[in-house]
Amino acid sequence: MSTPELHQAIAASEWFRELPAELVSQLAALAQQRHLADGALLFAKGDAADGLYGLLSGRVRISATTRDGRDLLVNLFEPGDWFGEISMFDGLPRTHDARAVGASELLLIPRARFHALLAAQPVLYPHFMRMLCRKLRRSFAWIEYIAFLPMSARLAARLLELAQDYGETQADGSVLIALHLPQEELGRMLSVSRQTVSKELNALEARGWIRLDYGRVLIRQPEALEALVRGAA
Amino acid sequence: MSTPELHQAIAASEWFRELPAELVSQLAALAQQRHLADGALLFAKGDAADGLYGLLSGRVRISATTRDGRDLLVNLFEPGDWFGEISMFDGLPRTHDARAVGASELLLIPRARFHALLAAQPVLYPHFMRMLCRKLRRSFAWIEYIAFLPMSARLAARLLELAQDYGETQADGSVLIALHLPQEELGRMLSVSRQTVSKELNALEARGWIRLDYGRVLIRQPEALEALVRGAA
DNA sequence: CCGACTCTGTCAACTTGCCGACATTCTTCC
DNA sequence: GGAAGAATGTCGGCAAGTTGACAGAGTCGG
Repeated sequence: MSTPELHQAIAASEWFRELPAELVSQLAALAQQRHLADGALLFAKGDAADGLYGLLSGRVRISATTRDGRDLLVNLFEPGDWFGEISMFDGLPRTHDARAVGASELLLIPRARFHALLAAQPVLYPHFMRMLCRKLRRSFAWIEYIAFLPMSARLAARLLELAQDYGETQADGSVLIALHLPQEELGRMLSVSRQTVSKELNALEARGWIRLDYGRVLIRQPEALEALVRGAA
Repeated sequence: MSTPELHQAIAASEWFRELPAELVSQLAALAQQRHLADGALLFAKGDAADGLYGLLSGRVRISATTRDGRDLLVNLFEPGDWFGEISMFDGLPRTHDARAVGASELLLIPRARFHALLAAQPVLYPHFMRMLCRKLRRSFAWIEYIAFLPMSARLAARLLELAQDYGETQADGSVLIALHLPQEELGRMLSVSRQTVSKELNALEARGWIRLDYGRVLIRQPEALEALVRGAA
């Protein structure tokens, strides 16, 4: 990828779009390009951190795994997303596993270079601070959902989040979650069995709030789901 | 409290002990002192942020609450702890409720002053970054515990954390958790009913791994608890 | 030292969600 | 178009934890 294309890709990302062109250029100059085949492991929990990653194409799946094979789907990154910053800032090992879903192109800003840039441009700090805070707030919300909400409301909340992040509005106003999203995978996001997800999704469809379509979910009445999350049975 | 005492209190805190005396003095100069009566609400989730708080004496209880009165005990701060930084960095409302447990003395570094100091001393940034990262890692660990561990292991994990944070080693090598810690309160940390906590604590005591003593817990065999957390039945 | 209050142990009935099993149904790829 | 594989629907038995109730034990302030 040529330098102007790189610049463009970084400037378009959610993380860096507010930065002055000058800084974006400096970032672009630091980046190395990497390719990952479908299913390839980018890093595992406990690995030493090599740098900050940005996704150009494909998808990266962030998850936690137990020795006995169960796993928790924490995040699914899209092109334009950056990740891996936590280990960059505290110097400690990776917090999760990262694996490519589909062939993927990534940018890597190596650790040492990134720190040099930060030292030279402390303007970047408040920027990254806000990113960390956002992740923290998301974690807190997640914990509260688990602590307070029954499974059905947690599912509704997750569907709304997915619609937010990956939604494509249809002609009739409903929102399609543009992901290959088997119920098994939804279960891994919520720490719930496939069977339970299936039952609950069908209940939601029966009420006309969503529509199911083999590995796809279409949100028809987000207000109804929001009400469910807020606790109105 | 006199200025040198303030300086001393800040320099002794876990957050700021690594800072050069120069910076500690600047922080001390910014701080206002506040008093809270037992049970008083310092701030509530959703409040606009007034500043960064440091605890001099007493205790502050951080929790999330539902409309119907259930609550989740997120954190218990001790003298020397600082908190409330998330809203300082992203400018968004408070994430949790904060309430005094026992009469408490606090330091408040007001928002505007704090930002002025940060702008003048960007050296502080990496410092606070590490704090945020630590909170994030704790949140992740918590989420994983909930997702993967049965209630008994989660209880064991929490007891070990409490021993870490509030433990006092006894003559015989066991560790007393120096908190008034009714089982109800433990339940609120784990989102589990008092009855379940009671049953499980008794099971742990029966195995000789802990000792119960009215609102107190004594850890006798931390290794056994660690094994329980790691999944060895 | 006593009464009020807090904390704890225990039970039974109930609910939620898990797990294994099995039958369908849909998609994909030759 | 026909496997083969992936995804889904559904059931019954089971395990974990909840809720409500009640009794007993411990603590603390007057």
